[in-house]
Amino acid sequence: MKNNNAAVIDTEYRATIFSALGDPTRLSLVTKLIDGKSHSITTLTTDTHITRQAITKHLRILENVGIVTSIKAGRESLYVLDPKPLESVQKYLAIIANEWDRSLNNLKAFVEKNH
Amino acid sequence: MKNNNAAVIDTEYRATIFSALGDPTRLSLVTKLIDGKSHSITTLTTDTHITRQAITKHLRILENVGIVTSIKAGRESLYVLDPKPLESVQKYLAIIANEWDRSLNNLKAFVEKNH
DNA sequence: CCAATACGCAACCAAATTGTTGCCTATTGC
DNA sequence: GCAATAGGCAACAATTTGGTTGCGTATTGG
Repeated sequence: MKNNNAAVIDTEYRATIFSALGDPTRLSLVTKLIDGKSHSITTLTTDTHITRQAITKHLRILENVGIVTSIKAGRESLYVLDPKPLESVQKYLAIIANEWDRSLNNLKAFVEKNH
Repeated sequence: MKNNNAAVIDTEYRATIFSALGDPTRLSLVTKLIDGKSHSITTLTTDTHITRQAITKHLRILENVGIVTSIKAGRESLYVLDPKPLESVQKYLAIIANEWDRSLNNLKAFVEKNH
C-alpha cells in the first residue's frame, strides 16, 4: 500500500468536521444548541447581525456533516445538536496529545541513552 | 452586558484553530509532525501531490494559529508541532459533550417530574 | 379567513482560499 | 568554487465561501 488509505479517508472526514466548526457563526450556533433543545431558524437568527438565509446556509453545512439534525414541525424547521461527530474529533485530538507525550518521552530516552 | 464578550472572543479564537485544522492537507501535515521531531518544508512536501509553495502556505497558516513553530537552520526551515492549541479545543469539545449529557439529564428529569 | 410568520429557492456579489508558475537569494557539499 | 539544494516572494487564476436581495409557498393564530 503506497499510502494508508483508511487513514486518508479519516483525514478527509475529520477535515470536514473541523471545517464545519471553523467559522465563528457556526461555532456559536453549536454553542446555542448545547442545551439539548430544538431551535427554529428564526430563533437562532436573533442576536445575530446576519440574515436568516445566511444562518440557514450555516445550519445546512452543520447538518451535512452530521453535527446537527433537523425536523419540520409545521411551518418551522427545528434543529438539534448531535454530538457524535464532535466526540469523534475530540478523541482524535486527545490521541494526538497522547502521541505527542509519547514522542517526547522517546526523544528524551534517546538523548539520555546517548549522552 | 448585551453579549458575553469573553465568550465571543473565545469563539473567534477557537474558530481559527478549527479552521486551520479544516483542510485535509493541513491535517495530514499535523499527523506527520506528531513524531515530535522537526521536519523541513521539502521533507513535508514528499508524498504529496502539490507543490512546495502550497505546503509552505499551509505551514504558515498552521504557524499563525500556533499549531506549529518554525526555526531556520541553515538553508532549511524546520517545523515542529505545538500541541497547546489542539489541547485547548480538545478540552472545549469535551466540555460540549459533558454539557450535552447534563442537558439531556435535565430534560429527562423535567419530563419525569411533570408526567 | 387572511395577514403575519416561517421558510425555501435562486441569482448575484465580494472576498478569501487554494493552488500554480516564474524568478530570485542563500546555503551547502563535493 | 560552483552546481545543486532549500526556500522566499510575487503575480496570477480558479474555485469556494459567506453574505445579500428578491420572491414565492406554506402554515398559523387572532
